[in-house]
Amino acid sequence: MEIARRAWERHALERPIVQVSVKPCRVFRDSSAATFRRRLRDRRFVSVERRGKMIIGRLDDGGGMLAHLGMTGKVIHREAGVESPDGTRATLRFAEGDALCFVSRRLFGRLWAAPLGVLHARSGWEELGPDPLLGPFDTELLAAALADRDAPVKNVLMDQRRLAGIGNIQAAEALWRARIHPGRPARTLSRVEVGQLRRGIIATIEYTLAQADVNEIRYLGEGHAPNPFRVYGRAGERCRRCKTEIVREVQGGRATFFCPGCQLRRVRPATGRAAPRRSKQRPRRA
DNA sequence: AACGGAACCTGAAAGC
DNA sequence: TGCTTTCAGGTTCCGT
Repeated sequence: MEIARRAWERHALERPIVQVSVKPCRVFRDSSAATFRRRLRDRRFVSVERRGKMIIGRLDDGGGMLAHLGMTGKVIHREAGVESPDGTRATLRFAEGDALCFVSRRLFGRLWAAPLGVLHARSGWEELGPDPLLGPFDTELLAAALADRDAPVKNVLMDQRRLAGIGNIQAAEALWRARIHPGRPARTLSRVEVGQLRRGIIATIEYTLAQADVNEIRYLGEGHAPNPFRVYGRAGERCRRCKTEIVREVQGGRATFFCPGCQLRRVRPATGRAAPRRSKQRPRRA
């Protein structure tokens, strides 16, 4: 979604939209495709903001356009004369003939143009948790997001009201980097593990952004690019850290990949000198 | 309230 | 070859 936001900003900012083509479908479930057209024609974007997986482009007339791309969505720039890719639901064309295409082949995406206040109030934007890429993202914040949840830590990471922007791949990758088993109840992570997880989240997102094609995002399996991820999509391969075979399991209805060798299901036993047993109430630091 | 599972869609790839 | 099954980078609804 951050790649989509950057494409949107780079190609559309401050440029009048001279033509809007839409394909009426479920993507326009919040207001009609016709309304979408009317609100965007002859307008221009003055900013493009992302929070989690939602993007809002602010228009010069106080309106806005919200995009959520669902599972396999994209925002793609097309030069003049090049037709929009398969699954394009809206095309915003500029005076030079080039265009910005919003693709959501599976119709899980969402496109909505409305007054900015309406978008903010009724899209769920305000309910999103902190985004690791925006503002401060410290161990305290992550600990709060994971606190008091019995659900598997991977599921909690993907709960957009707790943390915004982490999806199935980034969750699996962050947990591998942090050496934490995806099935661990969120509340059982130690302070040290929360710190590892915080670094894992930041590292995997930065890595993924660095890998991504700047102009058009390629999803796993598209084109011939090799899988850039550490565990995602690598069932049966050896873990690059400990050489154990990576496993695929379904957790919360989603495919989960992890290394049973170095992602521990239980709290890591203390090493070295005898570790004192933790009492139920952990003493808080002053 | 929190949790797990099914449903919503389309299309590509694997299986038979 | 052609039909069937599986699977997919997300969210929401529904029953427990």
